[in-house]
Amino acid sequence: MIMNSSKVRNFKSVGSNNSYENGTELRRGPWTLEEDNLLIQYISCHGEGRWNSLAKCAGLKRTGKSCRLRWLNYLKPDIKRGNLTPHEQLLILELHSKWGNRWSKIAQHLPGRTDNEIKNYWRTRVQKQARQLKVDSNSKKFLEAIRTVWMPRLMEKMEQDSSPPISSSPSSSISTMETQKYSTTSPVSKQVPFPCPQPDNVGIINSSDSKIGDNVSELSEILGGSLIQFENSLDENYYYEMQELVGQDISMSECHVEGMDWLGEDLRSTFWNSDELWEFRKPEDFGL
DNA sequence: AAAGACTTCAACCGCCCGCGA
DNA sequence: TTCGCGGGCGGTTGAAGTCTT
Repeated sequence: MIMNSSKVRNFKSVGSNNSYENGTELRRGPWTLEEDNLLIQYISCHGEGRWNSLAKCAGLKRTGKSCRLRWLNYLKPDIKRGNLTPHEQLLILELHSKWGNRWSKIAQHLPGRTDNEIKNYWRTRVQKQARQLKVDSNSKKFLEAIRTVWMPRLMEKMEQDSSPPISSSPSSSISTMETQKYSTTSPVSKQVPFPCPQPDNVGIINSSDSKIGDNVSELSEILGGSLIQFENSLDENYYYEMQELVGQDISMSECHVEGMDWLGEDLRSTFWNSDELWEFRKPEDFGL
C-alpha cells in the first residue's frame, strides 16, 4: 500500500544538521509515491542494508534511518495491513506480559506485523483502557483485568471466527474444551478471575485439526506452556490470594466481587471491539 | 453545522550496541 | 583501546481523521 496522500503532514523545515555534506537538504515527513517507488526499486535490485549509502545511491534525500523505517514498517512486501485479529491481539497481550515493551521481540511472533504497529496498538488500545480504569498499565490489577476479561473474550472471539457451528467430531470437542478454559461464560473461568502464569504448566491446550486448536497450540508453544490451566487455579490457596489481592470478597461460584459483578450480564452480551470488552471500564467496576 | 476533544499511526528522535578499522 | 559508523530499539510527536457536544 502506498502512502495515504490524504494524511499528509506538514513537517517543520529541516534544520542545518539535516543535510548532506554537499549541502543537499534532507527531506522529512511523509513519503511521496515517487520516493516509495525509488526505494522499492532500489531494494529489489540491490537488497536491504547499508541504509545510509542506500539512501544516497537510490537518489533519496532521506536519512538511512528514514529509509529503513519506511521499508520495514510500510513498504516491505510481507507487511500485513488492517486490524489485528483476535489471535494476534491475544498473542500481544500474552507476550507483553512475558517480555514487557520488547516490541520487536513480540513482533517476531506476529508475521507481517511491525514492532511499530504493535507498539501503537498497545499504546492506543491497551493503555487507553488502563487510563480509563485509572490504573497503571503495568499494575497487577490491570494485568488481572486483561487476563480475566480481555483474554477470555479474545478466545471466545477466536472460536466464533474459526469453529464450525456444530459438530460432534472429537476435534470440535477439543475446541470447545479449549474455549472453556478462557471463556467468561464457562463455569471454570467464572470461578477463576485471575490465572497467573505457572511456567511448569504443561499442555493446557491440545492440538487439534481445528483452526483454533492450531492457534492455541502455537500460543502454547511460544509461551513455553505458560498459559494457564484454569482448573489448576481452583486451588483454595489461590482463591484466598486473589481475595487478598483485590481486597474484597470473591464468590467462587460467580466470579463476583461483593458490590461488583466482574462480568456482568451487560458485559457478557456485548461484543466485539476492545472497547466493548471493557464496557464496565469505570474504576469502581474493578474496585479501584 | 460547527467547533472542540479525542484517537490513530506514520515518522522522527535519541540512546544504545556491535563491529571493524 | 578507542573511535566512528551502521543499525536496532523504545519512546514521543503531531497532522489528519473521527467522534462528541
